[in-house]
Amino acid sequence: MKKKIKARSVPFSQTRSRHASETAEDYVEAVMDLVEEKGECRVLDLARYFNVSHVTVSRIVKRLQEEDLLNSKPYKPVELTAKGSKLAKRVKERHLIVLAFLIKLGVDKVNADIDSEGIEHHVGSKTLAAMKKFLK
Amino acid sequence: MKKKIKARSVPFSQTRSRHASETAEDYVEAVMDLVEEKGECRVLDLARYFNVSHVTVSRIVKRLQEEDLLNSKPYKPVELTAKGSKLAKRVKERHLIVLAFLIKLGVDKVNADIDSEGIEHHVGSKTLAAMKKFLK
DNA sequence: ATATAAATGTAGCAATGGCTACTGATGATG
DNA sequence: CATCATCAGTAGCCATTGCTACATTTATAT
Repeated sequence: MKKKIKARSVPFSQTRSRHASETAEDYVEAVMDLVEEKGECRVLDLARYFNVSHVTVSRIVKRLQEEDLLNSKPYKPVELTAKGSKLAKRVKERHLIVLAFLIKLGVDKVNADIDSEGIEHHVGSKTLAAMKKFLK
Repeated sequence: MKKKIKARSVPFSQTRSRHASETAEDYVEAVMDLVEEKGECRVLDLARYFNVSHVTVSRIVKRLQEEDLLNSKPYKPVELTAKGSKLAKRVKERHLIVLAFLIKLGVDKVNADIDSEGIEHHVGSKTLAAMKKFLK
């Protein structure tokens, strides 16, 4: 007796591109935060923020530049494009909702901070709406 | 005025290994499910389940074998080791809690299914406990 | 102005997870 | 038992995200 294997709702064939999108979301959000905090965002600021080498950052910045999310000229600060800024705002808002949600759920600040950063990328619009409703 | 950049609580230097761990969790859970469903779990069952080629599966199975999570001899079914089984049970339980949580929160089944699979990997013990409490 | 420090860039390697194309094993069926 | 379909392995390619080591640019300080 052979049963048909049910494929996952979110095909894993997209794993790599999904990871790349998560990286993009993390970076635009970080750039927005860092610009707000410090006035500008340098490659090394991002490297410290993400705890990776500046090499990793500059390669990713290059890619996100090709995706029209970031702007940066050699040895200059990293900036958000209009598209990047729009994405960053969406991501930041979602992040804050998830964070507030976890806290309201009873999770301590430290763990809410940690988990919200991982969870945020996987919260679809329906789940986000449910979290918002819960917050009210 | 230079401010210190606060490093993330979950260092991103671990991004790659974190992804690898998520893969491990997904695979042991899938093997457990497929064995339960069909009596045995073949490479192709996993390929269909994850919507990837059998090549990708067999490479990952090989790695997880080296990590003592899976057992498999060439052209034979994939099985969980004791360690893999233990992990699978933990992961499955967490997954079910997250799923039930989202549904109780008001998310429809389809979206709860999708989001729970992404979210589960990022739910720490504190958040999981909060979800359990909410379910009661 | 020049030396030095700090910030970026480049070269080149590894691990992970995608793929196609091809090869080899296993198991059913006539 | 021979054939054929299915299943699994291998070779070899690409993209992403890590890294170290080294080169280059920019900023600072004497």
